[in-house]
Amino acid sequence: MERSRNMQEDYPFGEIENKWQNFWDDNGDFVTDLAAAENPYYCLMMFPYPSGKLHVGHGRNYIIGDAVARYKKMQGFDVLTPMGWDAFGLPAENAAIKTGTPPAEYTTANIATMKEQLRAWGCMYDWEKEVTSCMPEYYKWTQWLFIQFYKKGLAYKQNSNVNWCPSCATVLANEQVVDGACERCDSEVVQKAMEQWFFKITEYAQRLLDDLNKLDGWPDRVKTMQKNWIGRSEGTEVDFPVVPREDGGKDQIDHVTCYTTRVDTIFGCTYMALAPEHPELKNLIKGMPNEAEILEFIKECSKLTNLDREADEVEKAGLFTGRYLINPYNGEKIELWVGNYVLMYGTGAVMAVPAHDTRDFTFAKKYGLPIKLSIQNEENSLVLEEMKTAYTEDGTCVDSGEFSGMNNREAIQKMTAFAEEKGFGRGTINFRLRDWLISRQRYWGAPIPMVYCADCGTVPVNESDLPILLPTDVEFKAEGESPLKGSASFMNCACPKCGKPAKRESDTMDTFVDSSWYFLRYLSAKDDTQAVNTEIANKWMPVNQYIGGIEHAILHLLYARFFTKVCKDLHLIDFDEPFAQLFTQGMICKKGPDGNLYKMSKSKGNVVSPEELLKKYGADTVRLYTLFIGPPEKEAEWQDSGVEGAYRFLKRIWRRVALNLDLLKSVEGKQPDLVEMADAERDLYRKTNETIQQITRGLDGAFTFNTAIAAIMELMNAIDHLKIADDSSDSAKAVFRDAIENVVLLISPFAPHIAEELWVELGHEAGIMNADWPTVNEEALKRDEIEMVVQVNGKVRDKITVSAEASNDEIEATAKASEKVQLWLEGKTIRKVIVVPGRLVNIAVS
RNA sequence: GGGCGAGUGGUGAAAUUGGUAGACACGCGGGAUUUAGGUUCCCGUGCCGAAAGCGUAAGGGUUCGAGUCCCUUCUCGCCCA
Repeated sequence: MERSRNMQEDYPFGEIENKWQNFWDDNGDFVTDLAAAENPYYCLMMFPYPSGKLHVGHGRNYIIGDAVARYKKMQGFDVLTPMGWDAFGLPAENAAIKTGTPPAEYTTANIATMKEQLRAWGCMYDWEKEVTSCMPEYYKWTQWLFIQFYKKGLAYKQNSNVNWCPSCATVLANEQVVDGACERCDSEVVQKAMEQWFFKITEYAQRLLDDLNKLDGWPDRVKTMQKNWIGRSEGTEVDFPVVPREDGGKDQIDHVTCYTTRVDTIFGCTYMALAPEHPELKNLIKGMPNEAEILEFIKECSKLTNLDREADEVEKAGLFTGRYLINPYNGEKIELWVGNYVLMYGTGAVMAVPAHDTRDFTFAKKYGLPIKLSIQNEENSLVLEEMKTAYTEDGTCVDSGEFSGMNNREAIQKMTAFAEEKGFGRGTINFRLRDWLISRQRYWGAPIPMVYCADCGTVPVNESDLPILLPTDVEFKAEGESPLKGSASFMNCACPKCGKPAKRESDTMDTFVDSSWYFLRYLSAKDDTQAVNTEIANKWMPVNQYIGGIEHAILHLLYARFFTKVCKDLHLIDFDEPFAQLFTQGMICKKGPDGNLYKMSKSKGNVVSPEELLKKYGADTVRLYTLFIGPPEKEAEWQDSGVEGAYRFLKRIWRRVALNLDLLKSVEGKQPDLVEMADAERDLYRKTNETIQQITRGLDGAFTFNTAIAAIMELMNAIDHLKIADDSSDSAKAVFRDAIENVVLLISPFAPHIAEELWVELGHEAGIMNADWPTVNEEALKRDEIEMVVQVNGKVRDKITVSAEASNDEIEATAKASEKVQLWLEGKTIRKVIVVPGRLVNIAVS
């Protein structure tokens, strides 16, 4: 084949990638005019923590996002793709402790590196909207929002038992404790009593639950996880009167309240168990014979985490307190116990029904406590003496006074109403969700803008004094006190109310606070007069497409939803859900040195750095492989050999254009004409349009990048099938050119650099992202003849070709006429013939 | 223990949602080009075979027809306990 003089045959990825990245920057193709945009599309990727360097596993998020942004841009949307940095956090501070590098310096350097990496990947952003959560311009407004929360009563300080990570030397939110260990460093989390700041997320629990129903564009998996996390349960609180002490001593309370979701079983209640931390426990046992023993037991329990205590492996243990209560439903006297399996959530007391609760059953058997049946199953076959486990299913109430014979679900309603009427109980709704603990005893976070004054108490900083800047005269040490406490310049201030000397709050905010509203700040990134520009936010939000890792299904996404709702209530915005569509991509894994598959991470020693790959194959290859590796929502295993395949394919496209450039140019402007086409040309033309249709459908519904790329590969195979040469007809050349142009357009969101270069080589204006996404020519899809499969008893026996307009009868006749089919029909009786037009004929014989 | 999801060639995976299982790619085998290696280009590649047959974790069911729907069992993953 002839080689074109002005285009080299080898795919010069390095050269063209550099060239087009500069072009996109210079042209400002990704800078969006928020006010002027008519057709807004907000494409958001979770902003990264600037940890140092990105590996190819991280890349998946940005590559998917960039592909979506470019695709939507070609469809005519005004696409906003901002990027920023979740820049507060422990690693920077730990680095400071280790090396002495100030966190700000460390963070800035990492940001520069990662920004360069993103650019080298061809991921382009509207950097004019960049936000960095550790910069005063940003955290000023994080602090401002804190004050608004405080004024609304949504931020409060309380002494409570908190999760403490000894290694990170800070408290953790419930959400940051995974299997009893610190999410970040895996150290065992211990309980510690401290004064802490909380956000009252529980006040929004019901709305956070209800509005999940609005999120049609979210994966069910994530919605289920959030639902479970919020954990709404309806139940009943029942007051059990305390039987007075035999010694005539006085108690401070006359009843113990417990919470249950199964009040229908209360006639089977044979004892009550209190949590070791129950606030009244110590009073109730004062002076009792085994007081010392119980106090020792309480001490032992406090060493265990809540998780240990709930786990099946830990032996259920408890002690009788010597005290008794009265079951208000039947007047029975029951024993009061303390049990290690009872947690100080809610009332911290559980009524124990051994017959109908697994844990109570085990406990009762162990300590020889009585068991009473109060629910009977449908077959009426439950016999107490024969029960090996608790019966926890539904059934009919028995031995339950006036409620006997009632369906147990109905009894829950009736018995709750009864308690309310008599005044010893009430229906309540409980949530598993706890308030969000946001205090951190660390330096590298947004200072909580509060002041403690001897006269005025706890006072918020004046908004005009924001931001409260992080001091630089601090010493970084890994101890349980905020480094801020050591900075006199920071700690000493004047009370905002009375002006007298006062002390600042030394805690900083959980970094999840920063990331709970960054998507709003992108929309007014440079506005130093307000946190959120209401008009712009209402125009651009909710985010059309949010893309990030599944690991944020609960934490970040729940907090962001909470913040959005509060911002709405503060009249900053008009919407109450931040993300219309959510896509959670799977993690990239790779075999570690031990041969096992792990998610790519430094600690497992299985990271693949992009630098080498970019040098060897270029960004387009890495992008194409990342998208081709498998369904994007699933985990995928990185295989170096797969990269070769992507590279080979791009080289092939390049060569097809380079070797045929003159031929392609000779028909520039000539549209393919169905009338002129020979059969082979028509086949390719149809394939081109089928490919457009398939890819467009795929990208609109889900993110089926892997099959989209496979479809482009198929189209390339079809292109090569039409052996084009200089002496081919103009019609053939036009079809060829049309197919090639569509390959270039279709691949441009995935491999934008090569697409830009080839687009220009084909004679178009630079800037393929501003070209129109191809549309389908319906005429091209039509077929004169269709190939159909003929089955006999469900087994494929032959293929027939029939006219596209053929009737079912004609198809059936053609099928029966097939020689191969007749061999299988011989000597048989045809029972039934099924014709599925366009697909197959199935002849059932016997 | 409960909930959800998954299990398809040597490998990553497709399958218009009940209609030709294995598209596309990796790997592998064969051939051509090349001094050679690499590149590139053809051809082959689920299993067993001469054919018939068998094949989507295992077993059963519905159907003309099941990877897809239903039931039972096993394994793995995630979330909640």
